[in-house]
Amino acid sequence: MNPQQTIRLAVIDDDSGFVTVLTKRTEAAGWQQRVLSSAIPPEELVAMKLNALLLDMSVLGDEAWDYLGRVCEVLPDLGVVVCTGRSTVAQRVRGLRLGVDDWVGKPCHPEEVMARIEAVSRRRRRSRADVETGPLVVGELEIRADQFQAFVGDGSLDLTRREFELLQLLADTKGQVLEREAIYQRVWGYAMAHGDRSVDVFIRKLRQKLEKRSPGWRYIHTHFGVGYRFDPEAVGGVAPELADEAAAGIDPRADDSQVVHSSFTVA
Amino acid sequence: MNPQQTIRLAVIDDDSGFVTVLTKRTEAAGWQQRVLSSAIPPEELVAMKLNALLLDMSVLGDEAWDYLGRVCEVLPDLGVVVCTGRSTVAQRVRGLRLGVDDWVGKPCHPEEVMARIEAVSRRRRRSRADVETGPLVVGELEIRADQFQAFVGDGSLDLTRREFELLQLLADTKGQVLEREAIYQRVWGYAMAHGDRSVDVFIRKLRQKLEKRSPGWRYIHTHFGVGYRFDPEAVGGVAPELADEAAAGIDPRADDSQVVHSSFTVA
DNA sequence: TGGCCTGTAAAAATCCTGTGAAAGCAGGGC
DNA sequence: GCCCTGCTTTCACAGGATTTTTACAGGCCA
Repeated sequence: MNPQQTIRLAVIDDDSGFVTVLTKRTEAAGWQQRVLSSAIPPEELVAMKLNALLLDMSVLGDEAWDYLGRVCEVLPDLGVVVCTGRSTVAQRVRGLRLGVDDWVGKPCHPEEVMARIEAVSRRRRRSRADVETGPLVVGELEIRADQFQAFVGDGSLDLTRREFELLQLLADTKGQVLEREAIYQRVWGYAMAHGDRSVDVFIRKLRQKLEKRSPGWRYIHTHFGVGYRFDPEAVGGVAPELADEAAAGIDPRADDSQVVHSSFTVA
Repeated sequence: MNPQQTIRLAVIDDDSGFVTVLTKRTEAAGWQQRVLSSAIPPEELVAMKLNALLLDMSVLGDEAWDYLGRVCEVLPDLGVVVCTGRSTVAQRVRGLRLGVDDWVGKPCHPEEVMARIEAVSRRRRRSRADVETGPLVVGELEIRADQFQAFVGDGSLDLTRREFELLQLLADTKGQVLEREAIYQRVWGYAMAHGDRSVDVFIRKLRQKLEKRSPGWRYIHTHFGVGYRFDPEAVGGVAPELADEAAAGIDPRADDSQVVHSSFTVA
């Protein structure tokens, strides 16, 4: 249904003939592409916000496996396709198990390589394709994706970009408990380092700004040892229609009772 | 999170030599596999709750492309790998654009096919998170993986993370007796030290919380000298010991209202 | 009855989260 | 280029919650 969402691709290959032919086609298809003739650190790949990476093992030299491993670990959502000269079954299996998504032998047809890159990128985007719906309203909040900002009434929360993305993710998954690793993965775009507290810090900032503009509501709930859950709840006398529920205590399934979403009704 | 989750695979192929060799390996790897020698309607594939489908174009005959298209449309989350005899670039591209995730030519090494299926399932799983399995219902209990929590009716059991994981393991293996070492291994993730009583302690906590929310049911059974078994049983009739509580001012009718009403089973 | 095993309770140790603030970065204006 | 500003990341610590350890009582089986 959404046919040709543009793909951001990096190519690590020094085979200029192949790259030239490929580039002609990717450009025709409207892909954004960056060609590198040698490996660059995974951290820089992060900054490029890629959908996919195409690489030839031969330009990596001795570091190849190590490099592949690191890339796949740091960027678990990046589609990685190896396109390289001859290889043994064992090598291909090793690569795939390491996290590579597809492995093609050279020589190969650029159209097939593109089709494989598309296939690899396809799954990832299906889930976030539908964010472009109108403003999302939860509790007293109004989240406007087009403005990268949230409002209560007319007042902006003054969210920074990351704060906004975090809030949007939480609101999109309302009612679900998200683990820190998952949050980090989806907001920051790469794997969370062990012991990183960024998520906690941003949760606090969000809570502060939410509290400032919308006191009387509680939005973000902590699940000890697990993560966070977004669920707007009116607290204390201020909110008319839901005050009784708030008084009844915190119910993790509160969204069932508050939000009208067609679900199975049991007599 | 869950590193080596077992893969549910269906194979549509009539090349008995290949299938035999492959099956030997998938079984060794602990995969659940079903072999079909001809196509079956996509609707039936749905019911099989597969992670991946491996198929040979040649057994599909004229319907092949049509069938592929329908499968990919009906089951967008299914990993589809084609493993077939010779094919042209155009065919492969067509398949991949149609929704196939990977296309391998025969002859090929079963290990590589498995690695590719793993790669495809890995990607699929990542994008779909864990919304997959609906809540598990046992006895009066409702276990929600997405909430890391269990409920009776609307009341949360207030399980901590470990308590929840233990309960989930037990419920998943309902009816089986699990030894402490096995439980520890699977919940804690590493080997249990000799003399460690953690499992017993957590079983007790679980029993307490289960009893509190769901009196009138017995869930965890002790097998002396062996381990524990999870099996929900409604405990019959009137509980005599409740007499004291009644005297102490607790309304005995509370039981009636709690016990009866929730026992729908979800297929 | 004796020798394990299990249930139970509570103390001790560990881990987790909230929080404030400093340090590190990136971008814009001069 | 340099400084300023605002944003992000890192650090350290306090207060709690959870997990682990320990101890003892009671039960199961030979």
